[in-house]
Amino acid sequence: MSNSTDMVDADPRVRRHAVNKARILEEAWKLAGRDGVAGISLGDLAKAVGLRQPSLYTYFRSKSDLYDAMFAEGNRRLLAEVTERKYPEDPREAVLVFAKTMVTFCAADTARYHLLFQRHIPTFEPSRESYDLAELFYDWYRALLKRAGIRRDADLAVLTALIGGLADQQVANDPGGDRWIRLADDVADMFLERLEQKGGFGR
Amino acid sequence: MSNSTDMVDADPRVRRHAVNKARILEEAWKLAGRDGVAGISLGDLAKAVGLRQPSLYTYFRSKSDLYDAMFAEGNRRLLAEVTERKYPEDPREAVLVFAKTMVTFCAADTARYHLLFQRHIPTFEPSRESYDLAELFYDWYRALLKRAGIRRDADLAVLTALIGGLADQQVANDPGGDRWIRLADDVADMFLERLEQKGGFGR
DNA sequence: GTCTATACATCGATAGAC
DNA sequence: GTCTATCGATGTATAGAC
Repeated sequence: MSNSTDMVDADPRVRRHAVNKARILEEAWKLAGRDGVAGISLGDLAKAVGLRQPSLYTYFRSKSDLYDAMFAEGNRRLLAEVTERKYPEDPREAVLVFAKTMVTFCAADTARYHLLFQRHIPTFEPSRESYDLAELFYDWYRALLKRAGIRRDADLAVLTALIGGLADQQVANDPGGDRWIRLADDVADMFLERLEQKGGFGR
Repeated sequence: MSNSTDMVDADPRVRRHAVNKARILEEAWKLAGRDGVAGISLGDLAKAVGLRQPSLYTYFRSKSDLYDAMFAEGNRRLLAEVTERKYPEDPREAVLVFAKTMVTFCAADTARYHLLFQRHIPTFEPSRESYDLAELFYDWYRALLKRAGIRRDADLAVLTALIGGLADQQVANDPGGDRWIRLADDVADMFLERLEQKGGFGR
């Protein structure tokens, strides 16, 4: 289970490699923020990081491999953001907090949002390992809803759509702002009230 | 106000040109459906239509011009779809019908949805004329909501986000299906009930 | 690990003959 | 209007020297 990216390695050469890789990844995110995820070129990336373009292949076996690393990192951040936060005891209140947290997370980095939740790059398919991270989040999400009594697929689908819709509007029309973030609470509350008063969706 | 694309022209050469252009556009949509809007190449398009790649420049001054024609056509279809339909007298019911119509329209053509409502192609900016078409729809949309008593910006923003969220999930997770389309009614109804019972969003 | 050099492919666009 | 030929730019990836 040893992994050079999340374990401290004694071998200084291995450590150095990991540090450089992290630096490249960081610069890749910056580029993605400027030109879009799909707009990253290895030439630009190499320049930004002070290397020649072919040297990047020491760290990533292909461009798709770079995307995969970004996808994995984004999902790790999401998982951290969402799980390491304190939630109210009341599971209903917890859902409200979660909704706002999600929209905020999406709005904080447009490129990351596109890579994680939109399928912007047709040629990129996450590796098994990276996809597992995404599923980890999804499992956690389902468990949160379950605690609030939300178990039906359709209800989960609706809440997902509501949060995604807010995030998309926020990212597209007010990047860096909070116009839709501020609405997340009301929208999630509306959703929960509906469930309580009329039961589930689509039946 | 004469326009060769929407008027029948007597000159057979002009007509022929319009017919060919329409044919190319049609093939472009097919390609977009296969490879994504951003994935269209003029080479593939020429091949699909039985021409050599440079010949396309007789019909479009640039690739961006092709996108613009597609954008305009998509908006014209949307406007037609949405305005030529019969709506219930009750403006509240009309909103429900509209919501479902929108999600259905989006789901019917993933590529069109991305071109019209997502900003997938960073290099493409709609021309003034095409953008006017999009605004025409938006005006119509606002008028519909106004009739149902929805006037505040935040409320309009929320409904837009809800519909967009459903459309996005439908397109991303069940293209060609109707899993989220079937939920549109309930979601729109939930939105309207909330307005009636608790007033507007975000205040 | 990093470099230079280069292969190789794709693609948008233009020139000019027919 | 359509063609052939070609330019020029971009961008991924590999070979091999240091």
